[in-house]
Amino acid sequence: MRRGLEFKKKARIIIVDDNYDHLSGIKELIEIESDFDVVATATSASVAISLIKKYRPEIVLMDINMPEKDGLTAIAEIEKLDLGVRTIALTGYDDPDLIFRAMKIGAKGYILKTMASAQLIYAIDEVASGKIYLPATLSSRFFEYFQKSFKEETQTVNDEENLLNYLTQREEEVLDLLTQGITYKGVAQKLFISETTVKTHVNNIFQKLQVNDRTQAVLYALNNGFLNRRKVKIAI
Amino acid sequence: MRRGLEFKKKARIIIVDDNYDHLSGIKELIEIESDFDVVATATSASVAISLIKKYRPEIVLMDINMPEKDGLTAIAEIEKLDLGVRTIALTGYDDPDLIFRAMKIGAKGYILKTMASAQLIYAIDEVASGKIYLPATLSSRFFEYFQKSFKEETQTVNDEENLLNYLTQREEEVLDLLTQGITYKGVAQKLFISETTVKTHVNNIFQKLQVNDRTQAVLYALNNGFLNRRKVKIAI
DNA sequence: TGAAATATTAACCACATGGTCTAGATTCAA
DNA sequence: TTGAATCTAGACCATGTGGTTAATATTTCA
Repeated sequence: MRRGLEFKKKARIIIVDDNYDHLSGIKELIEIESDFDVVATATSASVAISLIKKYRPEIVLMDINMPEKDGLTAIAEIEKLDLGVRTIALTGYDDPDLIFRAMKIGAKGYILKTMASAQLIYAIDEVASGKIYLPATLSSRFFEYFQKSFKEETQTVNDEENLLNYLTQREEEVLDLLTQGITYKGVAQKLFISETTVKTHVNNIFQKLQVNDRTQAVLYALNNGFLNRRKVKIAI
Repeated sequence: MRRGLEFKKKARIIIVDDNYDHLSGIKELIEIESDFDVVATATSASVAISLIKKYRPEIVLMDINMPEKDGLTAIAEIEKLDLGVRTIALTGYDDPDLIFRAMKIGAKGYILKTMASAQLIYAIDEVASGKIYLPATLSSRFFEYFQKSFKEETQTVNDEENLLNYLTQREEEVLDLLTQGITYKGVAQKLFISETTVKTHVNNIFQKLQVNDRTQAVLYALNNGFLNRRKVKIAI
């Protein structure tokens, strides 16, 4: 009914919800209000997984209310299968942490059960057409959480308190090699200097970073933004 | 004109754009189409910063077209001032990486210059009222990029290839302490075992992780999801 | 120019670390 | 109950590591 492009193949959907009433409610809603094809339903994550392997739907509506873990890990597992299945998280909570984790593990949408049914249909439509859909209100929540996490992160790495800023360029080079687990001898060879020189640098680094050994130095470097420029990575 | 709550104080705005034509264009637009108060404009980031310190606006519209760096770092600096100024990034590019970085450093909105003027006004309105605003299309882009980053991250941590999975529980405990830069003696004391036993464990760990020393072991652990559960952190 | 910071090397020493082998105690699943 | 895995521990040895002091060359900046 509400689909924009009639010539497109009907998206096949699997719905997962541990509450059977909700499940059939959503199923009915979709069947009446849209022309998506609900090929299967499940009340548990494990059953859902095998159904997904069998039916290869385009879309999975996953309730993640169920006592915390199940819903999210189920999504993670589905993503891991790499079948091109696009999952939409469905829950009653707009907890930013939940939203964040859902998007992190690969959910292509996140809808609250309290939202208007039209929005659910719209979300499915968007996700089915390859987009990622997050309602403006949830999107806003997500970003607040996202930015807060970053702020807390970068707070610790604050210029004058960051002892890394007191290292000389050469010391940085040496530390850089230390963070790759290279020995004195190795560093000496790479930098074309004697092993003793390396030792001197390393000792100076230890003093400046106020640590006692290379492991602690490496840890300090890693925890305080060293090499943040090179390796663009997200690790939560 | 378009403000919803007339009793609210007019949001004060500073506009920053190195192109003077754009600058006055946007200024005019805002003055005509909305009742926000453009208290100042600037054509460079450094000038903008001092103006912001002086006028303490609620909103800053920051063009980040200017040769890459300037716009984004300016936003970062503004955030660092912690004056409660809310910055909206304004640019011609919908490059996901740009969007991602802008949101990362604390932009409260991101608008394309090609978007309808009404959308700019709406964005300012939303941001002025404390929300974070990202148009659906850009939001979608952001999430694709966001998820891609994560996928690349987690791909390397893949079960059987992750040598960490072959460690025994005791070995994990020992490695855990190693990742805190603790010596044999320290580990022995913490685990109430002899120093020799620790050495044995450590040697087994080295063999299983195929490394030669503690630094490399720690690096392997950190790069392969060890202790990912404890420390919830974002490091880009 | 002259002081300060930085980069380089040496020598000496104590100790931590890593490699290897052996071996008893315990636990756990076949 | 027997074998496998794990945890424990000791001995031996070579080498890497960290602490200290001192000295020279180079660079940088006031």
